[in-house]
Amino acid sequence: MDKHYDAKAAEAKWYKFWEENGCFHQDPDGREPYSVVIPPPNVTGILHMGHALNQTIQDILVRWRRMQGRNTLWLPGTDHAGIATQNVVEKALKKEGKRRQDLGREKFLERVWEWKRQYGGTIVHQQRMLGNSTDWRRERFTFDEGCSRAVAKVFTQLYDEGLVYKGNYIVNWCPRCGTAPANDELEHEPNHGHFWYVRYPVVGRATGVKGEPYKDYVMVATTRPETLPGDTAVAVNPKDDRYAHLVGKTVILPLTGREIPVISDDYVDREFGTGIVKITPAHDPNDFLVGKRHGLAEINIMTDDAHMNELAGEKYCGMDRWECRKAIVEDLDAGGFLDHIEDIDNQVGHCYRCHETVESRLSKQWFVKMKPLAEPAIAAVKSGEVKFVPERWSKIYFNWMENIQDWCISRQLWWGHRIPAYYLKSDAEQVFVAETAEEALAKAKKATGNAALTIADLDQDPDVLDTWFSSWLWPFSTLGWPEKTKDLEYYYPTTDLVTAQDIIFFWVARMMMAGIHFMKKPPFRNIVIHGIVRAADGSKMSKSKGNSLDPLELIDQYSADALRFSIALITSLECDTKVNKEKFEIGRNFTTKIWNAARFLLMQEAEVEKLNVEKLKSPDAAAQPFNLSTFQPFNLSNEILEAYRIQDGALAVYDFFWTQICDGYVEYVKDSPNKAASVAILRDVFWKALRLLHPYMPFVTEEVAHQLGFLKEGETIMLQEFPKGYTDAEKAAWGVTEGNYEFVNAKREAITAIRALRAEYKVPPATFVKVTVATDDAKAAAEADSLKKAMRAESVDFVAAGSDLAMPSKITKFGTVYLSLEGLVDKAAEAKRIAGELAKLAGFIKSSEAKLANENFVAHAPEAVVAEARRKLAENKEKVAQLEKLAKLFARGIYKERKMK
RNA sequence: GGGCUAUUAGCUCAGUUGGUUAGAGCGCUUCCUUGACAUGGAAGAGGUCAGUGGUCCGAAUCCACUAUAGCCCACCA
Repeated sequence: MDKHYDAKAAEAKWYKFWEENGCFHQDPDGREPYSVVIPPPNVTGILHMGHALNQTIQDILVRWRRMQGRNTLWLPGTDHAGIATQNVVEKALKKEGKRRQDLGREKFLERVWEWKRQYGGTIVHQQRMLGNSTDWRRERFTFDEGCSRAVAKVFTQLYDEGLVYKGNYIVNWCPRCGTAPANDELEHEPNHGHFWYVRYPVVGRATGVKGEPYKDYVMVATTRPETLPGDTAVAVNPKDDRYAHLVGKTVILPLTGREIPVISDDYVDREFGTGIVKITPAHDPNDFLVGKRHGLAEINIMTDDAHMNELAGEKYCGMDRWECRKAIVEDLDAGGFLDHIEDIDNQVGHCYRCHETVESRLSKQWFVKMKPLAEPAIAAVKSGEVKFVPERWSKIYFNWMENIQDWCISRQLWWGHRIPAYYLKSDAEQVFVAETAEEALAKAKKATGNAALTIADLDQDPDVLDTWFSSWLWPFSTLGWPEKTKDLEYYYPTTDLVTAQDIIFFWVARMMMAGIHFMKKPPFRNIVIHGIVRAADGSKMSKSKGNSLDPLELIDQYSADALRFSIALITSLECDTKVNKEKFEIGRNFTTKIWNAARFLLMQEAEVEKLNVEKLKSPDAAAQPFNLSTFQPFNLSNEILEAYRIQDGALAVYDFFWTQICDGYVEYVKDSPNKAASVAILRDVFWKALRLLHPYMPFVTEEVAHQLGFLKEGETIMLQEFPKGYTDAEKAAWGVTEGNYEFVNAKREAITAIRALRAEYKVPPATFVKVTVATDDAKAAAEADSLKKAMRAESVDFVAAGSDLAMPSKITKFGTVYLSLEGLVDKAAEAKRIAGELAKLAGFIKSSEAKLANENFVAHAPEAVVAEARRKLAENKEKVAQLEKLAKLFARGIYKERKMK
């Protein structure tokens, strides 16, 4: 075995082996399935820390379940990411001086597919670096043939059920991209804007005179004066006494002379602005709703590229919106309508893609009615059929689901699933929705009674569907739906879904709805929500801030195992994870530790090579400092992972391997009286530990398992059984009993106690000391030699238990160990230290006594707790007695060793 | 405005249904290069568990309020 572990070589070698040998792939059989679908990353994406966290958690669960013997599927794939991908290709086109319109739809789409073939594999190759055990043979793409078929079927079915409709709606509109970004795709940015206070003269109470302020008017504050020509009312709060008399009156819309009503609506905030709002239903989402409630007209005064149209008035028609704002403000001022201007800081929505200020625009869009879909999805979580882990996320889920809005699913893009709606060229009002053009044609023929219609007589809707419209089908479209495949039957519903909190709404909730609606069963049983990876200062990682860590760089520097293990160890499902580079050293160091422990085992085995196996079962084999029955990690790992406590699991195996095996047992093996037996046990424990560690650190465990000969060529640790605790039979075979364990453990405790005493009294390591042990254990005396060595003692004497020696001591299960300090310490300093120690102990004793004096404590607390409290009290009292004696001796300066017996 | 969460060691965080003198990693102090490992080993310092009040024999844990921080949704015309 090489002195140093070559992670890069091992990781490349083993991943290739696993993938080529189909270790990630299983087919439906009679076993219990365990299935997970990966949250598909954008095909344009590159691997970031969020993926690393998300996928590490999944891979740990998947590898663990696979080793448990479950038929395991982890299905990978990518998302076609409509706007992001289109954007990438458009940017490339721009370099050639072209726009997508220059190519035309068909040619452009060819370009995108070409881009996908060339670069779309980036992230899936990067995922392999992490060691993901995803079944690449089943890799899917949201825009592949099968997923596209599912999308068309779903759209058609929902349409037939009346759950998809086309409606007038106010949507966000990016005038530059010509798209309708969803609310969640907007970036709200602080804006230093203005409040223009505009007077709307009240009809019948005054007339305006040019150049003079109006006397009777209502004053409206607006940040968007350019939308004024679209106003169809002004509104006040119904509870606002100041303006109650105005409701029902009519005011004149400045610059237009149009008369518009004063209405009252709860939407208006009395405290904000003047308490009077202009209502522009075609250009503001809230105004749109107000307009609907009051039956107001919707006057669209803008074109798609944010220029004013003829309805804005002759003067403004053709102006850009900002130009128009300027012109209108000037005209309002000139006309005496502008009262004053105020600075105001507000938030303005920007297109996340091109950063253009987003406009609210009235348009025809396709929608999904969400309420009927949401109801069963709420019920499935309420009933416990589907569980959130941690449970509290269900509250957020309910909150959103219960206030759900219809989902605008049409997008004015080219890259995506085209809406399967076809219009008659001769009459665009007639729409036929069908999975294919042929079926639509058939429907059209039937509806019109015109058998001569051809496909050329139909226009397909130019828009495509929101990316989420394919993602929400992911758990079943990837398994073959709408075909009734074996995979679908066997692996659906999937077991766990692992994702971050930020897509509970967009993705998780919608998958719930689609799964229940189309499959009649929720798509997964458990929704595991983890936090977001943040930079060390708690801010979001972003490239622009330069505070992001690149997982590929970390893999390069520390290894994939190191990255995975560190992530598992520092990540709590409960909250976000703050990371910095140093944290990944934990995993790197652990990898090294495992490697070195393996080398130690091989060296020890070389030493005992000639000893035969039979010796293991000799009584000596019993004297091992391990109680195999209380080998916690073996028993606990399954329980911990059942509860998705990844961090606890990582900590448990880490502590077990490092503290128990390396710091404890390995040190013992070095001086073991029966090395052959100890090494054999170490080998057995090591093999179990490797399997325990494998889900966290797949590569180093595989490599070490082969180096140590646990596996033959062609075998893999991936498919070995996940270890359980030692059985009684195994323990009997090792000759391990509780009593032996207790004794050896006590001995170790004694050694630790002497080390501590030496440190307390600052005894240099080179100085050999005299040790006395007060014990009645007959076996103890036989250990004098090994104790001497471990304690760096000149001599180890044994006296009867209870013997009272005025020397520094520690109480252990082995007995009381005394350290002779003759001529070794500064007496004055020591007296002071002892005084401090006594004060501390007095506090403990006082609280312990109070506790034990409390009848209720004795009556109610668990027996073990009470017993332990008693034991501690007695022990502390004993300690105090000893310290007091010692203190006296120090104080008198006559400390001197007195041997009893 | 609506919803959710957090506050424990210098830092990042554990602490499962209330129950031993509240733990880990990093950092810090002292010591150690005797062949598994200095990416290491041994020992140690460091916390009135944000505050106040309550329930209980017993509270970091449950309840109420306060303070501070953060997240999500909606959003100021």
